Amino acid sequence: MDSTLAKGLAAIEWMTRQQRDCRVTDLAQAFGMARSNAHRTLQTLVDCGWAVQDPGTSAYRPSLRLFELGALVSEATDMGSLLRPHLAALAQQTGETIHLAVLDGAEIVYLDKFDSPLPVAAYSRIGGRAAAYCVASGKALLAAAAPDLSALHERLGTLAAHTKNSITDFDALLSELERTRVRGYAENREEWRLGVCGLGVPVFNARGEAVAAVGMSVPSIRFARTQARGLADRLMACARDASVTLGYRASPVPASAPLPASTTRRRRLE
Amino acid sequence: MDSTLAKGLAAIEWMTRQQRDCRVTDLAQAFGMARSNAHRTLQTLVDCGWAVQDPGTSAYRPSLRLFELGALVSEATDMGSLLRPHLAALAQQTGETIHLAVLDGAEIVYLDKFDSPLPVAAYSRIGGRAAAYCVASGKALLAAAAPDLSALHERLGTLAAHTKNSITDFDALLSELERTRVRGYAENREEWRLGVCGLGVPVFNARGEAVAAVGMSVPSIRFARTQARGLADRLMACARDASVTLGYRASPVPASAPLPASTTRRRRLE
DNA sequence: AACAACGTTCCAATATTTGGAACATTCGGA
DNA sequence: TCCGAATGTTCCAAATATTGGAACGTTGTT
Repeated sequence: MDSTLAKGLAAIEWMTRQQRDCRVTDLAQAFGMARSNAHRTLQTLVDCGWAVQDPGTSAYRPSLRLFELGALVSEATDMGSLLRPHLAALAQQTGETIHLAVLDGAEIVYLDKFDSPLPVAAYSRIGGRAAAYCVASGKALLAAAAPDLSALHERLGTLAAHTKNSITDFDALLSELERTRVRGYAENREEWRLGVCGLGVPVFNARGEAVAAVGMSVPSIRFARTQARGLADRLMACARDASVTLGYRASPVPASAPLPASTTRRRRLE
Repeated sequence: MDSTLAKGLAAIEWMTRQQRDCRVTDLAQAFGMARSNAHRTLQTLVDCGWAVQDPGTSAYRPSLRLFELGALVSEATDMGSLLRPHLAALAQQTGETIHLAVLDGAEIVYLDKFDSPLPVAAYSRIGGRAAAYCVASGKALLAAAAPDLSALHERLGTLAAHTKNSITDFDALLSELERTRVRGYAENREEWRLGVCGLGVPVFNARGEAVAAVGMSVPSIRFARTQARGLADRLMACARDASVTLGYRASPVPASAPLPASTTRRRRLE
């Protein structure tokens, strides 16, 4: 393991998460290394174009290189630009907060977001993360992807309670995912943040893989069951359109071996 | 300069720009290093969470870490989320492609974008770059920022012709920027891509600095002068609203020394 | 079955990084 | 205004990590 590389990566990550200019001494203290070392590390980042140094204060901050490369990460690029119009339409139809998320280990990452014009307690940020089993987008992806139980168990580990509503029992989660499959959409009832509910539906690519989920965050006050069904219908329609945009065919069945209609319908979430 | 760090940064950048999974041998060949070296570099990236390795093919690709950190880069974060509603509204009003850009050296970087529902030849991508003096957003920012000529000259260097319409003479560019200032918006008449015109207006923060620009890309066919003025008016209104969102006050003049109205108006772009 | 290509592991020679000391500069208080 | 503390930067020898080549195991092809 290249420790110098690890040091530099940790440095730029730390610097980025600081969300403010950082100085040589800060970095040296944070990582317990000599000032000369911290200085050379930062200079290397500048030389490579990953950081910029304020000429006046000699403080360092990450350059736009990170943003540029981040936008290039394939999952983000392709889907982000292709699906954005669908999200925008849904956001306008419903007036709720809409986001696009992908699965990354036991978490989901928000790729894109449209904020509701109404003031919401819903908190999410592009590039932000949430525990997959606690939010609707995550449940939708887990339900769609889950091939075998041991893999799912290993992926998630222990289910921590992020709110009093969080599902912390693995078997309860399995039931919830099954319910999600048959229902066609996933729900989150204040399991990640109190006061915030959500709905989620997976989006499939041309190979029939669930590569992303469209999610909707709704303040619990507006989230009555009667409304939920209507919103879920719009959400599922949006996800279906999005899947088609990615090349998914509603019945990805070889012509040589047609399947019964019921199976075809279920494949949407499997 | 930490050469190991530089090597690792170059590796992940190369890997990201490849836009496809890459293998040990690929990296070794691309950088002329031993396979064992390439292997250890990639493993370090994986250990640090910057790359993932496909268990089946043992191929590597950048992880979402890059996307996550990219989204955190302050200029992108703060403004991106704050200004997005303004962009969305403008996109809906006009039906044209709208983007948000910032200046980075001699280039602009697109922070956010709303595509026109109409099919356009306009090509831009979030995270993408364009020569500042060739596009409307860039001109708007140069016109708003330009304090002294030598700094501007040094920033831009030689003006290459990206199309036959590109401005390649520095004095001509100065005139264009002055015209931009008095007019209140910048124009691009197929100076970056043939067939694509554009309009741009700067957005100011609370300190009165031009921190970003709202731009509009329009196919040259739809870009008649009569239309341009109407679109520019909407664009300027959007940029004004966006500036207010960032805390800018239309007349950032000390109460102790009020200025004539004409000066106040000009300050919008100075 | 032999072969080629590739990922991975190991190792000693090599080249790099490291921390401390020293210097320059800035800043704040006496 | 002068001093002292804090900080950015440079330099260097000691310590350490990195490097490329060789070898091994695996996969897929001829």
